[in-house]
Amino acid sequence: MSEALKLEHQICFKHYVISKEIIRHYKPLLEPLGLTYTGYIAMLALWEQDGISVKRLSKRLYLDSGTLTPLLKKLEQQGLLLRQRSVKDERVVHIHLTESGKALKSEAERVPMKLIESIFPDGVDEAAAGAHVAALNQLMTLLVRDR
Amino acid sequence: MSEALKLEHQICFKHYVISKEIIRHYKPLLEPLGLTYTGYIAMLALWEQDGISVKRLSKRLYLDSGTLTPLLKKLEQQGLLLRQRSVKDERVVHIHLTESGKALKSEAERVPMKLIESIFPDGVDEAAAGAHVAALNQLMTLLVRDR
DNA sequence: CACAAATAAATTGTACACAATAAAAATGTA
DNA sequence: TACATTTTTATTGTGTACAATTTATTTGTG
Repeated sequence: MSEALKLEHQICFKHYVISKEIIRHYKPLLEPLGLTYTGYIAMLALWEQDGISVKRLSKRLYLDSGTLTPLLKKLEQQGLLLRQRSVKDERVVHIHLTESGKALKSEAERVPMKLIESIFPDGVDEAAAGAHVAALNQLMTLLVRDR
Repeated sequence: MSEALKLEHQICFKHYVISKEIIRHYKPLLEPLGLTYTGYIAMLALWEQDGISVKRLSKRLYLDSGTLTPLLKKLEQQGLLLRQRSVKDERVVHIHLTESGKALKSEAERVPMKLIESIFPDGVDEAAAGAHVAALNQLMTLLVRDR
């Protein structure tokens, strides 16, 4: 068997599984907030930049309008945000958090720490984690360079 | 703004984006083989272990029957494999590659190298890559420990 | 100004992905 | 042997994702 085709060696497969497994660990933490993982990262972006356009949100989350439009409509239904078409440029839709959407942030405050505890119950090797993040950043830069 | 909730710091988000972006790089390489990414990893597993059961494939790919059953039916339609219910234990379905499915392996032989070239056109730092894979393996072990 | 080109969202169609449940078969145990 | 439990796969329902197309609007250019 050619080594190259062994599943064990597929670097993408590892990221793919890791990503799905971390999302699985998020699920019980996000459920009390009424958020899915995708909804959570959208809210993270909006807590940083309220009033952002769908276009800018799309670039930030690496999700296209086909994914975002239904997601944002659902979050609007939940009362977390408002989708408002710009008066200056009617092609653009800005996403504004409601008071409820802003308030949810404080409830989310402990999610990152809880997630870390869920994944690393025996604590984190800070040096190793730092190196890992650096490697991820470098890889991500390469991957998205022509987007 | 609390640092912990910044999108930039979400480790999962990086894996999630990286995974999707690598799959995007795979797409043009897999299209000539008539495979999606999910179909590709299924075929990788089957080229290693022909005749494997759906259950074992599920464990290997970290995908459940709700994902695998329709995928395997589609690959069967494409003539790459046969789904055969076991005679010894009729609950079990074994997946057997057809000649066409086996033959596809040689066409896939260059995919891994082409993917690396697509992502790292300036070459790979082997030492850094090795460290990265080690970190991924460690993280994956932690993530799937209670599955 | 007229109109081609570009831009931003939304829509449509296809392909996952998982939770929950169902169905069928095998296993364990009184 | 009866029958509850477990195991394996399939099904249903919900929620992403993305490619391709459409629609509406704005920008660029002669």
